[in-house]
Amino acid sequence: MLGEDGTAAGPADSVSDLAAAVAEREARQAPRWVWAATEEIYPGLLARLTVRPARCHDLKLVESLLLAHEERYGLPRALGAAWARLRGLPVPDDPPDGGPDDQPVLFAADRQRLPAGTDPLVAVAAVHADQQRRIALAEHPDRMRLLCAAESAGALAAAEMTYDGLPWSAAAHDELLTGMLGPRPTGGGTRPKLLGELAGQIQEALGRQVNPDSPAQLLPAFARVGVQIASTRSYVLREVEHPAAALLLRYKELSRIHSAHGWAWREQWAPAGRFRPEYVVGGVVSGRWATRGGGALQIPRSLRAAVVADPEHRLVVADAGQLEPRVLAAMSGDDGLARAAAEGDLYAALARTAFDGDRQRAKLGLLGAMYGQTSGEVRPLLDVLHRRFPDAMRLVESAARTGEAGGVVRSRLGRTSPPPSRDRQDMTDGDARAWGRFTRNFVIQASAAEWALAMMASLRRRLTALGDGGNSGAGPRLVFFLHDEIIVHTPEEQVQAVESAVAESADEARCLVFGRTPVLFPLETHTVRCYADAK
DNA sequence: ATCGTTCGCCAC
DNA sequence: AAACGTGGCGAACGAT
Repeated sequence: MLGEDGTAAGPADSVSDLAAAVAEREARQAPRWVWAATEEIYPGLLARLTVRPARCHDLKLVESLLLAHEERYGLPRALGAAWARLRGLPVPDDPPDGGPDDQPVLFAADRQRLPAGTDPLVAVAAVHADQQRRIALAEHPDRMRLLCAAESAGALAAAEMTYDGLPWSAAAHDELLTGMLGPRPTGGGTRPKLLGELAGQIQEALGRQVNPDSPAQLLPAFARVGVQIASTRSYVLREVEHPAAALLLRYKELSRIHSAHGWAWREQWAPAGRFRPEYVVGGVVSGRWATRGGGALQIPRSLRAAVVADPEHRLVVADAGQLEPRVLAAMSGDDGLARAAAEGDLYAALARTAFDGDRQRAKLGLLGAMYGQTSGEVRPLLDVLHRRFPDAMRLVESAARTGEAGGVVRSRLGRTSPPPSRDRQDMTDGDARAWGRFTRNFVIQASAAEWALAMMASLRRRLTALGDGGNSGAGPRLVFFLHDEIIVHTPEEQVQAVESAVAESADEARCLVFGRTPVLFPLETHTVRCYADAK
């Protein structure tokens, strides 16, 4: 047990029944559990717990945030490394990242890289105290404290989502696959019927044997029938008149479904009615989550029909519309943009005031400003934005200039961009501009990720209150998270409570991350049996 | 055989 | 039209 200042508030307890001890402490004092790394400790713990912890402090994730903030990006961040830096010992490298099956649980302690003979409890307490001290030294300590709490809460939610899984109907998936590809091939390695037929038709149209998966074979084959193309990318093929092009486009579409999300995929990643990707918290420099396995960042829209709620359950699907431009409006304090962002459809409002009602141009222009686009069509739109929304444009332009000059930028809560991998002197102008586009986008994308993280942490707490508070299967569960979208799987009688919790979480995140702002962060919520119906 | 890179597509 | 940011991943392909 640690006091507010991070020092030990009592002697260490030794417990024989961990689940009972966690449940008892959660009920009595709602502690913030401090541990070396959620991803290594919590997944194994989850199955044994009756009550899920409300809060934690993940030393490894926080170390990462602090090192970047202190412009020491990239130093080892495991507990052992932080401890060694504190004590002036040789700093061990981090173990390579890997999945949970990468190392047996038995050796989990070794992954902290603590020097032999070090008492882990002493190291945890000391590193935690040091991190508290460093948080207080941050540019905005309160924001940094919030970021560390949100990142740690995200780590709890990530492990729980992998544990609970996204409901995935094998029957619905089969129906989709069979409709698109034909019956499942029985022999190993054989193509589904429709793919084989398409491959044959492509060969016929080109008049020779080609592997439709090989651009190197396709380009000369197309040339032989008089079609000169620079690549076999789909946007190139769409402009080609030759019948082989349409067949190849169809082949590519179906082949991708088969190889990336077909029957073999399901056996590996969604074998028992649940899709369980592994989320990598802080896996993207911008603070977005990455995933390992199963391609969870890219479930094709055409397969969403396979995500089906259990009997007497519903999916509450909520997605934050136009999140990034709203973040830009809130961060920059630009009056005009904030007025547009106070409406439900930001782009429409923007179009009304600055683009003669042309919503598409308003959207293109604003996205171009946030991504650093400069080419043709968008150029005049940027000029309009500069004139009408000078404060917003100054924010993104200043972030770009900082990056071009080799500097670092920070998100709203203080997540800090990595330094460029090369010294400014060694960068070409093209490199510098590319890095400027990265830092320009970083401030927006990273701040949007913070809003999403805060929203999810708030929702997780509210959902716990709706359930029995325990770790049984009952009650609403977060089951999916993707950048600006969440899915809650809930018993149908709790749908209304979940919908309210979602709306309250969005508003709480707005207040926590951006304080007083007229900018709205609406969540569009659809309650459905099947993900495909959430549109 | 195994590894790393490139192409190309999917998602936000 | 493809010089606009962040990712994951599978097949082909070239290097070892």
